[in-house]
Amino acid sequence: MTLIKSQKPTESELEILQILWNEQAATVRTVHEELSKTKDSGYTTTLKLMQIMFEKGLVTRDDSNKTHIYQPAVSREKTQKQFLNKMIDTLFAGSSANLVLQALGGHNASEEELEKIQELISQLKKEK
Amino acid sequence: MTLIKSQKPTESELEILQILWNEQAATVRTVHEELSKTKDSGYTTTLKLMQIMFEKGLVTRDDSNKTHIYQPAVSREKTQKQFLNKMIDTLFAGSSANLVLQALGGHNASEEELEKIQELISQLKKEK
DNA sequence: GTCATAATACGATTGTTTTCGTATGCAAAA
DNA sequence: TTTTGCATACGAAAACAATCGTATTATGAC
Repeated sequence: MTLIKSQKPTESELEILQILWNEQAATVRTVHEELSKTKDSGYTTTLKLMQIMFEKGLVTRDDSNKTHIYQPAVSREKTQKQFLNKMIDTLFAGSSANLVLQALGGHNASEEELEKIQELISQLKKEK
Repeated sequence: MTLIKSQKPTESELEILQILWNEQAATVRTVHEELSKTKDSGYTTTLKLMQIMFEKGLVTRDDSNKTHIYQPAVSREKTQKQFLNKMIDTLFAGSSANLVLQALGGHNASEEELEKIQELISQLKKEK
């Protein structure tokens, strides 16, 4: 059995995945237009990146039509976890709570969101 | 007035910063030895990296002696925030609460830590 | 003073990521 | 049918990161 190492997306690839996760499926043009709002690189750059992502298995694509349609092949959750763990390791001395405190400290979480977090914590504490 | 753009540390630079933050100050040799526990690259590689970090302003150094002594020039907190924000942006659709939920969901936070987080949240809610 | 040791400096190589230019194909408008 | 406009494919340059080899220098031991 061949184990395919799940490649860690690069910075640019993450930006593209972000868009695909939101849209579910999209063409290179759509992704590029969305991307253009925050950075300026050419269309073929986006195209090339998405082709590379396809080769890496980060996205799938439907090429039955001339204009290909791309979809994410890795889940948002799995990817989030992957980066979160890395970050907790190299930047928060292994403590997820440290990270949480720092993230919440930088304000900007709504009241409802805080509620949600509280609920989760209560539940976690029960499980102990 | 010249604005000096605070460079984002690279992966390897973060590993070095991590050590400097813990030790407060250290020589290249010390850093290298610590680094060797988890990766194997040569001494001059570490040296070169630290020289580059000095040029970038990520560390300061005392070169009054032959053996230079390095110290971090950026704070752990500021750097954590920098990466956290980047991550919330490109991976959590701008919602810090999302990140928190995901981080806590992946278990491994002690009861005391959960308490601490709860306290912080209560306080944040009061401030609203 | 000479030698051995350990440090810095720095150029060059290698690897990876990002960027773009150009070729080519297809389909709809003229 | 010809032209025009979008598409993809793909090679190669540019930018960035990591690694190492070699030269040089300072210092303490002999």
